[in-house]
Amino acid sequence: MADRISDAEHAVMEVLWDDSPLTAQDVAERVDPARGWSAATVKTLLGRLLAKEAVRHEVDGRRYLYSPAVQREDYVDGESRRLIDRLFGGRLTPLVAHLAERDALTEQDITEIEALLRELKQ
Amino acid sequence: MADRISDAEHAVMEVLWDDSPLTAQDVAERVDPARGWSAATVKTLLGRLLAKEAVRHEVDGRRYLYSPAVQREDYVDGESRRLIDRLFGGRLTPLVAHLAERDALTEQDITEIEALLRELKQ
DNA sequence: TCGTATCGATTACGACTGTAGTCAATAGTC
DNA sequence: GACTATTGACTACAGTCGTAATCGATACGA
Repeated sequence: MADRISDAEHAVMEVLWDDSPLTAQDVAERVDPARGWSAATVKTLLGRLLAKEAVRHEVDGRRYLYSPAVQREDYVDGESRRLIDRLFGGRLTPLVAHLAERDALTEQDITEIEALLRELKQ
Repeated sequence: MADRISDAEHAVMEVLWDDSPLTAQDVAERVDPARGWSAATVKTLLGRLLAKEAVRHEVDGRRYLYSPAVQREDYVDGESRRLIDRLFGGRLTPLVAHLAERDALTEQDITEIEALLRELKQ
């Protein structure tokens, strides 16, 4: 059930999170063109996602309408925690510190995050 | 050269980042015991990391002394950006917001990050 | 000097991935 | 009713990964 979603599969999930239910063809049309996938590839990925129970399908005549069975929020949460656990001892502060050191934070980022945290405190 | 470091390989890199140079046996002894790896497995991983040029070796008699060829900082940076690009449109604020919503931030986290950001601003 | 322990290299092998072609069924068209 | 386009299912196939056994060379101890 909770098999890991691969990178290519994730690209398909993004399409379905954006809008669903969709037919396989719809998905193929909307998936990131940079991937350059054939329709067959998208169908394979949808099949694998079904097997992993990451998407579900309802039957519509001779075809399927696909919808996510996993919430984006949950996926994002899992992936984020994985990274933070694996590389930063499970704590967010070192990640922020790392990005700061790497000059990966703009003035705007800093201001936004400060505002966010300020809100959290009340 | 810059092939991606797999999950199992990463566990080996952590050992070498912590201390190096080390023999294969040293690495095998220090690698996370939770993995339950045989010495042979560690040797395979070291071989693959050599091929990927993520570690280098100097010859010491009949054996190798392994050292990282990739800095932990760089690896961490790559992985962090990957995640943030893939899931948060390349911006840190949504990640922090996500974790906040998920109650994944403690009082202490918030205070720490605020302090960190305050420093950055001067 | 002879055996033995040790080391890196090579080989193994099933699972998963990325990418896609083929096939059998069928819905819809003429 | 026959033909065709479409759809999901199945098959393919090379590359990577996790996990490990085996092999040939060699340093070292007896």
